[in-house]
Amino acid sequence: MPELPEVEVVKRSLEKKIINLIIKKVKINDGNLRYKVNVKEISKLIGIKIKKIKRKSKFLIFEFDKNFFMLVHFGMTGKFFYVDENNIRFKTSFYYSLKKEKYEKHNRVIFILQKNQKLIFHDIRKFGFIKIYQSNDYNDILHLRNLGPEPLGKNWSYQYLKNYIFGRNRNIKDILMDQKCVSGLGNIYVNEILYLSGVKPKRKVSRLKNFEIKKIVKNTKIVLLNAIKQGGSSIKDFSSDDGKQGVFQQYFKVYGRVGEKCSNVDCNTNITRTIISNRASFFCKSCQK
DNA sequence: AGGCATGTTACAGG
DNA sequence: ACCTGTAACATGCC
Repeated sequence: MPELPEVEVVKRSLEKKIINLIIKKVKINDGNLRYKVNVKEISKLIGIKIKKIKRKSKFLIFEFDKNFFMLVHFGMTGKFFYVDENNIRFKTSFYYSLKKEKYEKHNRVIFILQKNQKLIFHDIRKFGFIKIYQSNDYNDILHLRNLGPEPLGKNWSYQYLKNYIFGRNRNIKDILMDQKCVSGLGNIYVNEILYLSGVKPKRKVSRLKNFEIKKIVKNTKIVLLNAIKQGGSSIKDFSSDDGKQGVFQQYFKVYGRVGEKCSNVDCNTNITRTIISNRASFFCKSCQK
């Protein structure tokens, strides 16, 4: 599911429901995720309270008492379901219309909370992971240590990007996808950002003009904020914890739109699809330089 | 049957 | 040690 907007949507939804609840039990149906779920570590969460949920780039961090925290990454198809007996919204969602066995098949880890509420980690492709730590310093964590600035924070700025690309010779798409440069973007949003900025994905960063660097930074923030507002993008897999899907995909200008007419009214070119670094890239040959 | 998919990282080579 | 590009991971859908 998961670029920054989708993770943020899940975070906002979950924190309304599970803060201050105690974990009663953890059931592992299939712990062979990206990293094998450590049964002993995850069992330490039993009996303690979820204090806070944070998002860092595409990661969710669940904070508990005693400095325990749980780091979650959704990979490509990971998601949470929150259910209790009265969860009308989930029962009217797309997932509930599927055969029960079908969506339950990929329930990998189930956290049973107070009053029989459940938080279910569901992941078809198993590229996601759950790890438990006990620390008060996120810089101890390999996955968080090398992350670049949050794209919605003030450290993601024209001056920062200009400095970052100095002396580098990669294309702008790869740079924006690189979590060490800026953390939280993925293939969908990078395609959209570059279209809005009028820059071809293959452009070498050494050849970017200052005004283009400025546009890229600004459009990053615009695209992400709009996507969050729309509940994220649901291509096929994403839904929030209540099964609700986002609608931002309706507003995609280029992603998945190969062969469709460029949305710029003055342009008659069709959107091109090409592969860059093993990932599909979409752009307008005329509007992006 | 084969190609494709919202992500990360181990590895090889410069 | 840093920079870059490629392949692999697991599963389902067209």
